[in-house]
Amino acid sequence: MEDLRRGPWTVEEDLTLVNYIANHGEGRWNSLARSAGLKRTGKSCRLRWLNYLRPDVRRGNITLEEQLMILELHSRWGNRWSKIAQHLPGRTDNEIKNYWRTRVQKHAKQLKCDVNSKQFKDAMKYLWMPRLVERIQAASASVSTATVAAAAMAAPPTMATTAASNIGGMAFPPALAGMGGDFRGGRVNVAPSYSTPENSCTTASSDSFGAQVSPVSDLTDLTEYYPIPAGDNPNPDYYQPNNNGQGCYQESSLTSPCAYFNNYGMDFQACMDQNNNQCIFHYPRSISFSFHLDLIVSIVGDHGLEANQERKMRGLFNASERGCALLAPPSFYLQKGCRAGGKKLGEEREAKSKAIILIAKLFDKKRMSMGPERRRKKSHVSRFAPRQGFERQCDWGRGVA
DNA sequence: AACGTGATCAACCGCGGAGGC
DNA sequence: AGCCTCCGCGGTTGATCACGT
Repeated sequence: MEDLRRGPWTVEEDLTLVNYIANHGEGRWNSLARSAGLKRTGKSCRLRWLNYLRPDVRRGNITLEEQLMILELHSRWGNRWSKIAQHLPGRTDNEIKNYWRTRVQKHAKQLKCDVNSKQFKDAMKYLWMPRLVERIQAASASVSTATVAAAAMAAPPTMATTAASNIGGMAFPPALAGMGGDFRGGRVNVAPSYSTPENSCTTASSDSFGAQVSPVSDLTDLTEYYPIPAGDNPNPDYYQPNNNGQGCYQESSLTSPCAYFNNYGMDFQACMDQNNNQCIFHYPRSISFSFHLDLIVSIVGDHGLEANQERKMRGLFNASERGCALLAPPSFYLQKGCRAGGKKLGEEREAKSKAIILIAKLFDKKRMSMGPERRRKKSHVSRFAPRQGFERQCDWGRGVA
């Protein structure tokens, strides 16, 4: 028992678990942990797999539709996180629970309401959820034609035609319709301040409440850098670069779950610096190292990526003189159904995976050699902020190292 | 640059149900 | 019926990060 490991999982443990499950399937966690040679409890393996490593885990921030769904389902079922999670494909009970505790409970606290109080539930029902509906509709309207959008916005609420009773696959409770504001259709009418005789939450205006309680989905921030979501990958973090017929992205579309390996510092960005023949790796939080291209090429070559090294390098790192890209973590390539490459998969992808693992380890080793103090000091730039030397982090067309 | 504080989320824990013996 | 193991759930913790001062 004293051999059992605890705490954060290492990359090696992740790979062991992923590979074992790929070969033997999941379930029977205690024996799985033993058979796989993992010094973890079955519980720990199960948790790691279900909440993190499972291929269909949906990462990224909770979308507006999902927020709405969570609020609705929680009002129905309470803290039945796993039951709620069943209705949010790819989301784990842990994630939903965290969302509830960090976001929802925070605002209940701000409003000096108990999260289970009628006041707060009413606030959710009549302010927050309608506000979410409004924003979802606004977002969808923005992608329709300007003419249609303008017409929709010009229509008075009662004239709006598209009922929002089914948003994100969720049937809206009839009780919300016409209570506290008509949120059906493109407009929302809510009282300018939330005040009812039986509650004390009188300080939050509808606007401020909505703005505070339901922050804009951070996916919009991500899409600034990762313009096109991978169509058939369930994980929205797996974005493909612009496939607009330009740059190096014709050849390879290695994609990245950008927050996947944050815990281990393995989520990095690579860019070819053609001036001095360096392959630059950018650590997610502004740490960057340069490895000489020859070193990288030799690693790649050791794993069967032959010939035309530069071309292979661009395929591997999805980088060129015209831009840069994030890499997927090794396990991404190892998992069944990943979208690496897009054209030539199979052995080449396997080779890429192995090379990436080695490079990632090399990279992390170098990072760890910095010592904790320096690592910490280098960790003050936003994860998605543009790096020095790039006009924008992932400006595929123009970013030049 | 240093520090404090709040937010986030992966991972842990305890509990209880299910099933086998 | 009692005991044990496994599994899953919900609650909680603690490390890390972002951000403000």
